[in-house]
Amino acid sequence: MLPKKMSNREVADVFQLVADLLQIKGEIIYKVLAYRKASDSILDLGRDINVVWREGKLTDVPGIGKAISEKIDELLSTGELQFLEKIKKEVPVSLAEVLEVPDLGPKKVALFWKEAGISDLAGLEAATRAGELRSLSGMGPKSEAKILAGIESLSRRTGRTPLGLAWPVAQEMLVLLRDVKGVKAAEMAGSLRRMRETIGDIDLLVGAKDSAAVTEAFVGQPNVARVLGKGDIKSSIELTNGYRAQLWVLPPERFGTALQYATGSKDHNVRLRELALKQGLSLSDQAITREDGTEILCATEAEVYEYFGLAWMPSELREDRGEIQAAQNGDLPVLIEQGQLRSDLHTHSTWSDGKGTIEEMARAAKKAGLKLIAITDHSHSIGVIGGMDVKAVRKRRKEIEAVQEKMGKSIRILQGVEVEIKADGQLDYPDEVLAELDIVIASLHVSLRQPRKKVTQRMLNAIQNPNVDIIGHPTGRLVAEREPADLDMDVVFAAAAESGVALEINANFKRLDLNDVYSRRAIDLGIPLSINTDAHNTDMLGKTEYGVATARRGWAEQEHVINSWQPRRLLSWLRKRDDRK
DNA sequence: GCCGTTTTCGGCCCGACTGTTTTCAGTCG
Repeated sequence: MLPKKMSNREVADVFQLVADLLQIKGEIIYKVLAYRKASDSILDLGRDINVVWREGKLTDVPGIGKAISEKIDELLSTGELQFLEKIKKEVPVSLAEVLEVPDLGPKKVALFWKEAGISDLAGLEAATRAGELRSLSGMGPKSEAKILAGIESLSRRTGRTPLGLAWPVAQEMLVLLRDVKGVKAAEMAGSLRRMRETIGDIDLLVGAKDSAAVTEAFVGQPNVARVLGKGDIKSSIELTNGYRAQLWVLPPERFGTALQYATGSKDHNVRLRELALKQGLSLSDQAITREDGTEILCATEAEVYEYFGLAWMPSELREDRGEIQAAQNGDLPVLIEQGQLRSDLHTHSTWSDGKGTIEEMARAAKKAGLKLIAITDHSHSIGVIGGMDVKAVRKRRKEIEAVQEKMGKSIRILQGVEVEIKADGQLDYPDEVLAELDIVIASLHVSLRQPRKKVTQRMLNAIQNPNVDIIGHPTGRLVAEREPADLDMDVVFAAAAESGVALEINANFKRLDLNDVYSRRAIDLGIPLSINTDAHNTDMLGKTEYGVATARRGWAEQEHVINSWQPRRLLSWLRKRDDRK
């Protein structure tokens, strides 16, 4: 029997486990890091690892060399990895969960295991409560308390936080910090500033001469559950909602290097440091240092990059995905900006499950600065949420026309639908109904868990239908909640490139679908993108910042995003698609 | 284990913070 097909995540998880166990075992750290790097690479691949494997291109993936590619080969062809089974015999696999406890690293875990026979979380908690760890070297009452608090916070933790939840919290903290006397600059850093779809901790950076007042303001916020650490430069807190935040305070004249450093990503910084070393310089969060020890201070980030002969680059690009080379060659992309969006092509009204009438939505769109809005209510198979039958589509036409007449040229309102790609692959309206509409989005909502072949074929039916203009939230994933449908994305992208259909970047922070990696691939293949809110009420109109951030992380320029075009050009694009019918 | 416009061997970021230490080890980012 063939082994069950493994997803990128499952393969990545295997190598994380290998890294964890090797680290506890005491393997040299660089070998451990190599497995972690390979794991991250697989997760960030943007392609199905099985396809890359079949093509024999595994070693083209950064961080995957001979040894790991052979292990992937074994894993994908047999579903097992003898190397892992062998380590499991030496190191209890349940120690990996102990490693998850904050402030416990491989050394401590190994110590507890070898000296106190602890092999899992339950054992750790029991031994800690019984005071059995106190006698071990390096252990004391505070460490005990930390372990118990760590186990508790682990049980509360839900993994990474969606960007859209963390951002407003961080924004509020910045407002508070900027208000402290002596603060010259305060910015977000880390994955938050790079606008990753999920973030670990909230990282903040302040430029001020005196750190004490800033630190006090930070740890003294009303929503702080506990202070995890407090020093002159760094302090960190856990909030009552479980989020963690950390703050760096540096003299304003060193703010640039510190912000660059704290923004990361780690891989981007490693790359930049390599560049520095080649020029006989070393780069730290404090300064650029010459070989003779003299420091060059940078108050701004631009000065840091300029010193190495690079243009400043937007934080969304800093993932070591070729941005430093692009900066060296002077061909960094000119990224799309939120203010350039002129249309919203995916919105709902009271004709399906929206909360606003067509007129309310149109007025809100106008207020948000848009020149065009497509009302794209659901089709009828989505019965539970009041999708429109064919009769309703035609009735709604008259209302849209009436609102258009009333509002005149101030905003263009398109007749649209979000037609369901049904479980059998058929679209929810006959072609002649779809042909009557200005714009058609096709989306998957049901039966997302169908086998790859079936769900991919459904998507192809939609992409190849000449009436379909945009594929809505293509993979169906929900950030940190639901895995994407098991689509063969190579096939989907190829078909989209062929048909000229646009792929959506759904801007809802719970979707961000396409994600950044897929967006970049779409651009490389010449597939147009569309950043839409999927607004179900007037408040959601204009809330595109996370969608734009995702596009920027995918290196999108204005040209690539159809709803940043002037309405005239967009309408012409839609008409040309009509000519294909 | 990976990688290569100083390379196929020898690097791979390093500094802050904490708790236990009496000068340092472990963790984290």
